[in-house]
Amino acid sequence: MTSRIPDKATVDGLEDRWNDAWEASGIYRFDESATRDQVYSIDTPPPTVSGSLHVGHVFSYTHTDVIARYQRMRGREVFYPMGWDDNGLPTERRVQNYYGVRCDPTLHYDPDFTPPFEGGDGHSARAADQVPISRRNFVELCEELTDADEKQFEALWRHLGLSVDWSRTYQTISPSSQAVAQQAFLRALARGECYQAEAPTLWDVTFRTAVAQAELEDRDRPGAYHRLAFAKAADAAAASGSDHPVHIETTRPELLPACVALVAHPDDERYKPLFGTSVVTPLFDVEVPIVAHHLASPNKGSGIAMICTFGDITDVTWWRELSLPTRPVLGWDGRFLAEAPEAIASDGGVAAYAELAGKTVFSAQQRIVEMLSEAGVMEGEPKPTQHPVKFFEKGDKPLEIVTTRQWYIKNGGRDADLNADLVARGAELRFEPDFMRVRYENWVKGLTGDWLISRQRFFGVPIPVWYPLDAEGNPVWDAPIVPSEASLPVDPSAESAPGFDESQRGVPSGFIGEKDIMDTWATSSLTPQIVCGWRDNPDLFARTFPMDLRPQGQDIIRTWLFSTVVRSHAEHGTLPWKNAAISGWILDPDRKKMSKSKGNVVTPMGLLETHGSDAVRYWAASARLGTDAAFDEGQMKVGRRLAMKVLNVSKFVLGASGISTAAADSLDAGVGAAAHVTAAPVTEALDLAMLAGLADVVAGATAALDTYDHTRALEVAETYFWTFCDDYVELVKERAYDGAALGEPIDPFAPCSPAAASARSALTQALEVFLRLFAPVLPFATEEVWSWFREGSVHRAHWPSPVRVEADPRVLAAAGTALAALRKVKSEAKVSQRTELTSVQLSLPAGAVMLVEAARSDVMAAGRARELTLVGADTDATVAEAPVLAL
RNA sequence: GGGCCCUUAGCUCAGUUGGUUAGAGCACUGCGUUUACACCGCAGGUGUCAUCGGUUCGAGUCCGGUAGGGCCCA
Repeated sequence: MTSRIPDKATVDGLEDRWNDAWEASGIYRFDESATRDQVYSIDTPPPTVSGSLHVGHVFSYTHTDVIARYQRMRGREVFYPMGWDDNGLPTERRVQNYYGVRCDPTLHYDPDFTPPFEGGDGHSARAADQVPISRRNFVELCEELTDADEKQFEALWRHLGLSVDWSRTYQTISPSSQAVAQQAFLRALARGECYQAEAPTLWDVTFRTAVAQAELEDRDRPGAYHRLAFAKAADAAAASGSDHPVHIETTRPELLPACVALVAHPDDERYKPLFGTSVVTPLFDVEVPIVAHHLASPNKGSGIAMICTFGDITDVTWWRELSLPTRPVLGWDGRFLAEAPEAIASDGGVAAYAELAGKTVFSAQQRIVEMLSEAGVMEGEPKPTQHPVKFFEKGDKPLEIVTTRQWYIKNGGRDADLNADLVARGAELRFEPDFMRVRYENWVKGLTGDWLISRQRFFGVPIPVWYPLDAEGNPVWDAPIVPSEASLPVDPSAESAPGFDESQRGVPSGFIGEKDIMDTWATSSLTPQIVCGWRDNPDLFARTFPMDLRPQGQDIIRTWLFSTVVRSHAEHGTLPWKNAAISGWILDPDRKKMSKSKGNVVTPMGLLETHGSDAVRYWAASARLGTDAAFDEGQMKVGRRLAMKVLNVSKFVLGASGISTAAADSLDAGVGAAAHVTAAPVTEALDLAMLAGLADVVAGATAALDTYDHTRALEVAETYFWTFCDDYVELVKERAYDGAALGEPIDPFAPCSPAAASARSALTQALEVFLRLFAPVLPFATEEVWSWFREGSVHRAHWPSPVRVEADPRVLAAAGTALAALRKVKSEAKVSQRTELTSVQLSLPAGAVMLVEAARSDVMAAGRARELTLVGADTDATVAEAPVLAL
């Protein structure tokens, strides 16, 4: 009974209490009967569960939740699911380290398998120490660990107060997500947007998988130029009138056996006579032509370079455009192939290659440099240099290029029309902030190839096709067998192709299943389709798609945002959402991006427990979208103080208005008292001024939130709230008490003076408005107070609308200034603020006199002045003249 | 090499279409146990708006250059 409004307010412990209550009442559950125009749907980023959540996640997810809560209070039915990205390589790595295992798809399933250990601390166990297990065992461990991780993530998000509909969580690896990913793949295949090709592919030798353009990053690596001499063939000697060798400089001498040509710029006078003639590779004795191409750089090294199969992507360009042969030397494991390319035929060449076979790139380079030196065909010492090398963003070794059969989705990288369409889609999307749009445009316009989606990995969505085998048992790659949509999801490595049975797997005239899985992004690019029920709930889909909001980080505009646009454009001919809200980074005090590798991350749960969720949310909400923010615990303390202030001033308002007295009996009584109190007319000038000012604040905050400017909305509300607490409440306190003695409970229904009734009504009305204004940012403190005297949840209450009040809001500001002047006198005299002033003369700007006059009695009461004289003066500072202090 | 963003008080940041004397919070100092709040209140000082030049009656704001920081792409 009496515990409804605590004697001593605290923000501690509100999280658990209200999360339990919200779960029980289901206030965040989506109403599937809402029509599309009533719905606000949010495509929440599914965090990678194999990673850990950090402060940056708390930051950006809070931004989304503030938007969700605001839209909900505006009366929109908010569709706000949460997903987990458990699909893909990061999970595989975590499982390998956590359990000390690795996947070997040639092994059979062991139903009794127990991993060698659990809880590896993330240090990468050496591959040799990892126990090989079957794919099915491996996938089971992946599922087990992600389940546990997802529970922790959900607990953190709930503690933070995300108003997610927790009955709608999804996993990117779940059967239904797999079915969506496979169905979208099959439809793209049928439309011709999806195809397979045998092509040079960027290849990570550690993970033994292909990687896509979006997953690349350049890293500067030390290397060295090796100057090699190529002897001229007879035609070259004749054409140049000299038999001096041709020198090239290369950072990759180990690829010499893969050399197919030398190339120089067509305008390069030094080499013009040699175009069309031949030279012979040192050590390997292979005759290769000298060709011309504009991408050869005359300023680099000697101006002539060797083209290999394949040293970098320029080699691929030359190979393609100049129709050069292929001489692959590197295998999928990053080691030199056992067999030399056919072109190497001489005894010396074959012997030289044998020295390299089986070696890694690193040791092959060491060996070949020795051999080149011994043969006297390397001039001088290698010249050290620093050069950009392409890496898989999650990889530790430079990417190699190998020729493999892979699946691609058309994304405008090879098709100017599609590219233009996707640029146009980007232009339709509202980016918040707008300048983030250029990241999209730069990326789309800079694409150089289609989207490679196949991965040679294990934990992911299988590519849903099989291939027939011809009479000799060779796969017919270009006649893939596809499943029916109804049968999805399928796993072609475990299920037979339609029209075949398992006995025909791998035998001539039978079939084989595609082994590859899809890249993670090929599934997460479909989150709108997954959450909105594209495949299995057309009714829901019609009510939620295209979605309203995609919140995300700026780093994945080129991946997640773009690929989602690609899929939606292809499948639906629309954007997947109307707005994209891009959050910034969290920077540590050294202005560096916070990241795990730098060891400067703080665990989110610890932060929430230390400061309270409302406080941490306040910090996050204080930063605008798109702007990097400092990790600032000071700002969290400010938020905590604000939440405390909300609790305390509410206690005052409810106490002074008598609502507390009634609420002690029952919530219903409190609700009734509140209705009675606020029904009283607001008549006093100061009260009307406060409400008029509040109406302006409501209008300002609403306008700001409508343009995704939650920072401004918070600032506007917060500033006025402090004015309310520090000035207004102090000014009306005496009047509101209406002579009640210290500690005397106020009866809200007892007769009181109209002036007191006006104050109580205004205080209570304002409190309700402030609670609603703060609810999106401080969901726990505001809900706590709401529960003291209102039914239901503040989070389902209507967002306030500005109530037109015929009053001059400047009265409050002027009265506050006058009060500050009186306080200053006492502060400077070093006496208590309760000290009475017998008579005060206050100088004010002429225009302010009338305003203060309107609140004269309140100013006198709050300042404890027995007599007050207001004087208009030129000085705009308000100064107390001749104050007389009485003890 | 191309692009985007940033530089305002010791710190973190506002500053709207150019318009009086550039603001807030934190931190700091002093005072004050006032019937909501000591997780508190009141009062107080704080600036070469990175820099150079231009447009303008007037520039933190618009334009150009330079320096520094961050990020994306090659």
